[in-house]
Amino acid sequence: MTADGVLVLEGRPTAQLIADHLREQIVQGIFRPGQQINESMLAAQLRTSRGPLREALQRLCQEGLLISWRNRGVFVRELSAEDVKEVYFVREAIETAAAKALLGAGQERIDKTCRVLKGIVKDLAKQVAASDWQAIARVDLEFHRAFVAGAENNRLNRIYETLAAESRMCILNLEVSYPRANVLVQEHQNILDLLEARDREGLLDAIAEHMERPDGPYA
Amino acid sequence: MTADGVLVLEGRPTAQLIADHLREQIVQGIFRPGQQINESMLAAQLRTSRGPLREALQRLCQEGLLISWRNRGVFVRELSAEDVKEVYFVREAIETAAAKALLGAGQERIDKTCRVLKGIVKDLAKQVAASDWQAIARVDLEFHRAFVAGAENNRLNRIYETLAAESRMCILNLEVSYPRANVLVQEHQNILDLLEARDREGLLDAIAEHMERPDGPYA
DNA sequence: CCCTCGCCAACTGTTGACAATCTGCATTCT
DNA sequence: AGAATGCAGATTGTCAACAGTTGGCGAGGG
Repeated sequence: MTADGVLVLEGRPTAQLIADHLREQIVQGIFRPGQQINESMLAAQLRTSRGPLREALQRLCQEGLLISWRNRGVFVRELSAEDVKEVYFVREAIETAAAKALLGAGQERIDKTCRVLKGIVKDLAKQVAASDWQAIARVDLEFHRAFVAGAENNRLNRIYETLAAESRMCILNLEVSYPRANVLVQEHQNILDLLEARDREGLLDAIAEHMERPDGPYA
Repeated sequence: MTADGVLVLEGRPTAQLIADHLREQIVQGIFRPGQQINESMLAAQLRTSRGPLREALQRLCQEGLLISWRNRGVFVRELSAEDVKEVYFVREAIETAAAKALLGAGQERIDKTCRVLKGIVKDLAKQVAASDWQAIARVDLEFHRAFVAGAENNRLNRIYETLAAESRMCILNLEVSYPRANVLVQEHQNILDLLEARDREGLLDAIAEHMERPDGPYA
């Protein structure tokens, strides 16, 4: 049931639904890097046929999460150290752009975004207290995604969605534990405060620092 | 025949080949915005079947050049004024990031990139002299693509590829003629000069100005 | 005249089968 | 023994047919 009161049965294209499902599975590490995706087997699991599944796989290939070798199949992308650097470099660029857009968008949007971010920071603190690393990674990225979403730029969001997925793959597969978990909450709170204060220079510096930390990126 | 002397018959996946072909057709305006893609007809034209074609279409949907409505088909995306703003905003962000990466990458990469850009500017001047607007749009974007390519960041390049395609759609479909064509050559030459001089601030400003021109973006 | 209902053609969504290719292993030759 | 060859199984690439949905068109009723 939508907001209009209209029931739309599976309104989105099947390939997109399957792709979203698989993306989630990939970032959760259910498919390991380098692992081949067996089309027949996976299609059977998903109660569909190879056609729609292959269409979904092509979407994820275009996104860069999977890689396709002709006559060999599609495989979960393995992220090299170079890839990790790339992801965090581009994430910084996108978040910086989002910050600029957000600051130029008026108080209302900033307030709205801050309200969302506050809730996420609170959630983050809870997960840090519980030392649930998987959840910390998820909530951490949820913060950044919400931040970028504040820019209300569809292309920025779409791009960041993929980068966030790749980041989760990094965290999961490089098995990087979060160093100094309490600093993590502090840093996100800092970004939030700077946004609320509309401190342009401070915010841009904080984002750059957050992404280029000397002890290596982690989220 | 590859550089290794090995003949690889169609090494790339079919869906990718078809997607690349269609992307080119779309930016050339052979498919009009809002137009439906008839799968059977197009598959027949390409001497293939609907299966591989649909996989290619899904790639372009993921890219955002096409849009898929369930049980209705896929259509060429129509770009609103808001979309155009988004594209140019993100392009500025990506080019800015590329400039930063390039400046921090050492003289060798900068020189190599400048050599490429010089050739493109020369080509641009030629097309401007000939007043071939279609070619001007192509070469203009070739300049920016080469600029971003200098950063040697695969994700940056991939993202920019889509943005460049969308830009060409804008130019073609909004039928925006290039204002002040000679200034066009001058501006690109300026960016090139600033890069060669490693003038960080000047380069970043020039990029921002180039993308945020008051008379509206054009390429 | 306008609205509604039901039919029809066209198209998309899905499936199962067939063809082509690759990988691994056993066999054979040097 | 080591390398090359041929075979077998599995998997991907491709296709054509079938099923389901949509939107338009015309007949019929208010």
